[in-house]
Amino acid sequence: MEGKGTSGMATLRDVAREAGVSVATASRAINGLGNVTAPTRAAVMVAVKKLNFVPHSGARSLTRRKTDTVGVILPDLFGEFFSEIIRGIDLVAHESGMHLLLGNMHGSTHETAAAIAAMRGRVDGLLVMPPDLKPELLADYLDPALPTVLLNYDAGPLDLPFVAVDNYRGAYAMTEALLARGARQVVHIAGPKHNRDARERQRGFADAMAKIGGVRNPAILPGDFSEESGAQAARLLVQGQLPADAVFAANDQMAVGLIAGLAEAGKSVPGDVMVAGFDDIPLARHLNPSLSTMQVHIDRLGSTAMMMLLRILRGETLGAASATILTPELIARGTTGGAANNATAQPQSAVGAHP
Amino acid sequence: MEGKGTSGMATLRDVAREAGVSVATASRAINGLGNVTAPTRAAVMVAVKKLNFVPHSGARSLTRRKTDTVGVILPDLFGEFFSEIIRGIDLVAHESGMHLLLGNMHGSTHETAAAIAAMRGRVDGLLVMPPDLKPELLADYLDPALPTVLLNYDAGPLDLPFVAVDNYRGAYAMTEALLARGARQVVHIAGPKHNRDARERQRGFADAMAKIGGVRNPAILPGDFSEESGAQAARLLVQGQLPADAVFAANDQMAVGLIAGLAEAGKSVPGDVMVAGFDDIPLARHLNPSLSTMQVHIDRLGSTAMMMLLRILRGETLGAASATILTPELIARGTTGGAANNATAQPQSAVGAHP
DNA sequence: ACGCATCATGTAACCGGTTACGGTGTGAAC
DNA sequence: GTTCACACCGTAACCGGTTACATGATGCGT
Repeated sequence: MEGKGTSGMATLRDVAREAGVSVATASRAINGLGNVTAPTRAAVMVAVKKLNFVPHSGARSLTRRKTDTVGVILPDLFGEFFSEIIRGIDLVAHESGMHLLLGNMHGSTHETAAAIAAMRGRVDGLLVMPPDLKPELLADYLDPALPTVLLNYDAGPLDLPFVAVDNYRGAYAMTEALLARGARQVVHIAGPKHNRDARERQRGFADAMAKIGGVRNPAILPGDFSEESGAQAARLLVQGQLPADAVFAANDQMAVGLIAGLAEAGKSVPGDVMVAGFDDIPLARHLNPSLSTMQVHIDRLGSTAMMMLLRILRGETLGAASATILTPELIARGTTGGAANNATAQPQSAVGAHP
Repeated sequence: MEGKGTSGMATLRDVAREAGVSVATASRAINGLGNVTAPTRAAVMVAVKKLNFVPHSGARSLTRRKTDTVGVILPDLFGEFFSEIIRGIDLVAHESGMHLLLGNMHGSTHETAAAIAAMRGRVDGLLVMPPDLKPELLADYLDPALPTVLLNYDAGPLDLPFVAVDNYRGAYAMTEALLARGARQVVHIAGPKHNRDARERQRGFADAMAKIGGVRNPAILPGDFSEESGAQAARLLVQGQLPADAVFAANDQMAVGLIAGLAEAGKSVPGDVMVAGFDDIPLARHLNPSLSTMQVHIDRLGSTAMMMLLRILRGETLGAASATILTPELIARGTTGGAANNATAQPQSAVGAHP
């Protein structure tokens, strides 16, 4: 409401002129650099208020060589899984005054490269979750000079820090539990073929079936992590006369679709067949009967990755902590005949909810 | 693996030197500005590949005066509501090559100002959702020079474009439906006091009760949109002997907590008491009995806001389209004795799901 | 053969901050 | 009253791109 009139925001030059000092002094005053007299600083501050000046972060990041922003690149933004990850990341980022730049590779491998390239000059570090990329390809895309932490991806040959879930052990444990409950014929609904999580879970299942159940070629139905593919598996199961007394879906979403499909066909859960999932999405405990699953603290996945990245940015070296593997926990609920059911579901979030 | 060695990425100057041309030419070649010979362009491109140069977006945005980024400021990142909004925004943003910078005001009013200020110089436009801010305050925080679209907020006196949900009509319609189903004593669980959505919903409820039910002071219980506060309402209802044959919660989350609480107390839904919510979060259809609610296409809220912002950024003027109001649709399900129940729930997403 | 329009290219000034460096003023010490 | 130290402040270069303008080369018509 003063000064320039037409054009945009006030610049540091404007502030300096208004306060009757040089740009250098203005800059120092604003950033609290010490070598400025109290009255001078006050004058600058008055000018800042008057023109309501806000430093242009783009310009600032040019010289400072840091942006106070980290890029987050996810394969998709669908469902509670990602929203929980982002929330976990934001929690930590916010504490350290960092901003989040969201990139989305929308499934396509080609877009992944674009998403990563587009981050240059915008971020100080990267959090990337590339569930169906081969390590070699990934290495090509990444800029070695840009600190990067992998989300939910065991870096393997690459020596990049990562935080992952022990999908193998989780699947193994769940299969074991199913067998312990008396199941003989356990069927697995797999995730997308290229997805590394899915493959590890399938491997864990198959190994457990072989070692504990003594079954060499357990039945495995195709799936793609979507609810619909769970429903489809239900149809295959019923029509195909595939004998099964338990079904272990590679994720909760598919388990949800599966249960709906089974109900439609008149099958009772867990009476006729037990059902188990993986992830423990919030929805799981609200189903009726409630869904047995492997609990992954999804938000922690995001927050620990962010914490690792912050430490790297601070110049710390994280040594052994550079590979973090979270072990999921078995949650036995209604669909495997466990104790709990919907009536005793506990409210999970006390604050921060919205319409 | 060439050239500089120690330092960071290649700059335009490096590329120019490598290709034996000036920076101007290099820039023109890279941006496809036409007035460059084919051989020259080729030479530049070779240099680009060799040094694997990626333009520094920070520097570029300084002169171009655009960042290809929009800021999204949300009150929180909890639950499916926000994840759906972000997904809707991203969908549109991605199509136009825009990036998303996430800001989070974490509830605090003070942080809101900080979040908005921090966006200066980083974004071309803003999408803001300030559910419990007074319009005057909001006006103070916002930079009039920065194109801004309000999310889920009827701008009222401010002449800012916005997209909102007709909370009043929605609540009115739901209350009407409850009464039509034979309810006499309908209780409302309100949202946070300062929240504008919550207040509108409460007003719609009260008006419907007065005009249709002939009830002047309907019972209203406090709530804060959280599941826990729904459960608390259930306790009040049961212990307080508050007579009720229907409860209308201001959002789905509270309805979920309410249902769990009622079940615990041995009340049957909808037998003893009907329950209705608002929003139609994905969880709603999976409950048993499934939850009757007002369907807001949450993702559309985000995507239409983003589309409006894009049009503003393109210089179009959106006239009457500057105020978009989405009318929610009544979805009658099990908790009001409606037709559908869990067994017929339909899978909702066929693709893009994840662990 | 000459002038002129046309086009590719180079030079340098910007965008809006930060910061190395040099200049000025004050006080104290002699 | 000089000199020196020191704290404060201003000038200007720089970050890495973009782009107005100047320059030189080329083609064309006559």
